[in-house]
Amino acid sequence: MSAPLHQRIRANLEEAIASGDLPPGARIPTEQALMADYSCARMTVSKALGALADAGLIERRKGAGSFVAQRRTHALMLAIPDLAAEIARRGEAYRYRLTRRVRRGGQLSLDGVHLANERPFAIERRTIALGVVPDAAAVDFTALAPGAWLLAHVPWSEAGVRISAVAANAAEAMALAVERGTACLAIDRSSWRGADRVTEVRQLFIGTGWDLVARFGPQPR
Amino acid sequence: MSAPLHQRIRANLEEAIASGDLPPGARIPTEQALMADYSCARMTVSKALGALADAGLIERRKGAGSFVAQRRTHALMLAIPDLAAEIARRGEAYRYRLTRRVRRGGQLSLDGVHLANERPFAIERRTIALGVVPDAAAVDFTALAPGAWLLAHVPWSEAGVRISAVAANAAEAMALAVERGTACLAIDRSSWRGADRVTEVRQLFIGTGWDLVARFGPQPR
DNA sequence: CAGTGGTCTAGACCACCAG
DNA sequence: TGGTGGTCTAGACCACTGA
Repeated sequence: MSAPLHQRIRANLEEAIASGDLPPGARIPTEQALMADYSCARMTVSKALGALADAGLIERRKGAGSFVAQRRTHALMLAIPDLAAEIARRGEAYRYRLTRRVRRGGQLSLDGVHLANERPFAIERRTIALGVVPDAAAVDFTALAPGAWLLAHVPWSEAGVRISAVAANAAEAMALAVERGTACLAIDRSSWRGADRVTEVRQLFIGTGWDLVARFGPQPR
Repeated sequence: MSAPLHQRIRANLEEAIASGDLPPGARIPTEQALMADYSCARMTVSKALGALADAGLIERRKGAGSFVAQRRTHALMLAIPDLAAEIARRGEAYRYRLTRRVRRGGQLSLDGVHLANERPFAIERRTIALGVVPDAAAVDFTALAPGAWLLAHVPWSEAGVRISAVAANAAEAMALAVERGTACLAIDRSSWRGADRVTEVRQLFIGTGWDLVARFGPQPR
């Protein structure tokens, strides 16, 4: 019944924005005005407005005021799932199988297949920088998915992702047990620790068998 | 040179987490300890820790303490671009062309093509709920992309997205001027205002000609 | 110039968790 | 029961904006 006051203030403003009462570009009541409306301290309304600004719903300008953000693009929160957890959630048995392991220079290259109920649903080609992750050289990746190991053992600071659609070539089609030319979802990721690339991976999912789903709210930038 | 103190606190902790000094599950210094470390008030460290919690880097538990979050999945902030702006950014001329308009029941159905330098790069099939957006019935969408119009005129609260890879069928291939079976990136979106669906759209991009890219940091959930 | 948001302080009460 | 985070107050100084 009694959510924190700053949450109620935030929710009320979100409602006003979503309903169109406060259209994009409209001025939001000043902190002073909101203090009076809700009979509360400035820190409280500041927390509410700060959260809206973080969410991208409003834009705050020192000396000028707070305004409803223009809707330019939609920003979307995509959860790149842990494959094992995702398969388990579907009630299927997950297994990873290594198909190729090459060490060349400072790079460890790994090809592998992700299986659900012994049926391949994704393949991946990965390189790991041994200069950044020397421990990886000693790990047995024949049945352990390198992504899971890296996630648990290697801190990383940021990453980049590219999502595209490709037609499976002959080798990929064979590994995935589909016909050549089948549309697949390709996810390319590279993870960095500071200026060093930790790992780079390309995962190929059978197009119709794997979706990325998300829900999200409005967000500019 | 002197960022706000709460940002410095946050940055220092992020660094410690990214470097592995504070591994997942590790306990973060209490607010009291951080107050002493930085000789500041509790609200200041609270703001820093709150931001880290919002970002999903740490988990805070009343009465227990703050802990580095386990890395479960990567969450990814994906910007669904405004097509016109994206094309303009590439230095190409954007144009939208309507190919079909049908009004049936309370639904307005629109098919259209997005062109870059007069070359099709995406097609879309959209329905708009006229019960929620009656104004749309009077809009001339022959050259105006409905997405842009909706973005500017209709408030919405949330949406869902599904990304998948599909092979273009005969009609889609013709509209996109590619061969039948070409791998395409499909983005299905539905937008809601409260409990009412505002619009539903399926956009098909030529797989190799369109990528979704993003950069992101670690984030659980 | 007056008004705005950005930051920060030094308190306070509470709900919750662990030992 | 003592320590934790969640919330809130009533001030304050500053940088910036707009008229």
